[in-house]
Amino acid sequence: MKNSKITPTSAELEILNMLWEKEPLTVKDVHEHLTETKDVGYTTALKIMQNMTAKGLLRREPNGKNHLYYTVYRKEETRSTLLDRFIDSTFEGSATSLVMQLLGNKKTSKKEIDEIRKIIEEMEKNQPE
Amino acid sequence: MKNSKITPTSAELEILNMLWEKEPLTVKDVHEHLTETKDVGYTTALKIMQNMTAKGLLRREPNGKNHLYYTVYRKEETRSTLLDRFIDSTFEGSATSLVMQLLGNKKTSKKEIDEIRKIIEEMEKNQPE
DNA sequence: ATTTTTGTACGATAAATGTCGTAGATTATT
DNA sequence: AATAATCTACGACATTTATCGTACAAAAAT
Repeated sequence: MKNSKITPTSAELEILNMLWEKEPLTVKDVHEHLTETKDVGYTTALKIMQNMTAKGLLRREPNGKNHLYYTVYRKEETRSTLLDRFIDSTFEGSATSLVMQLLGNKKTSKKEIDEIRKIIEEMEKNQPE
Repeated sequence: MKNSKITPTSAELEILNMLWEKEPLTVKDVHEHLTETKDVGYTTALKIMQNMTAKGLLRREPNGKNHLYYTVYRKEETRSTLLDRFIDSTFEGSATSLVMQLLGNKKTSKKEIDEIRKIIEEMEKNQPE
């Protein structure tokens, strides 16, 4: 059950997504990114990142006056864990239901539906049995 | 923004899933279902359902001594809202990323992957352009 | 008509989250 | 060296969630 610890909240995920994109980052970096889209104080960002470090989602290293923050779990691993959990809670464990919902969802663009089809087609080519 | 109110927690979703299956239900019904899988007190189930009613996720009607509980939002509507939110927070808004993750996920069974392919194939037949 | 059972209401509690303010330390500036 | 700027640490606080215990009301059983 190594992954049972991965339980970021949505605020935490926002920070994780930044870090996966370009780690390591300082609190200042993260705070600057965050303020582009919402109004949040520096100490709030700091606190969230401290919480995340305490939970084991991040690790940090001293860097002169400040710290550099690194993720602990890889993106795919984290997303996989969260996806499983989401399917269990929201779709009663059925990935198929999720996909049906997704394809029927008006907010999923036609372009995306096409992309998804292509992915599936590719997969079929690569493992035809 | 009619749907911005739909924010059930996972405990609440478990109850919603029961209700969508067979509504209306009493607190007792729900409690009995819940105790099949976990150890939870009657008043806990009651309180969660009261919270849900206060939030507008459920509505209830007197039924002699007890109450009958009904869902307010349909299953598809709720799941759609939650799926959108999940894609935004966990997959940075990309449904395609989600599907790729899903199909690459070891915990998604081959049987399910096959089912998903069939769904996509059906969709292609029905709207070939 | 008491008593027991059953259900609801209400309040308490503990943990987690997101939000800051303030204080202290370290670095940079003058 | 004194002052200003920058970060971190720490604690406070409100909100939400999940969890019950207890008390009360109504119905059922004796």
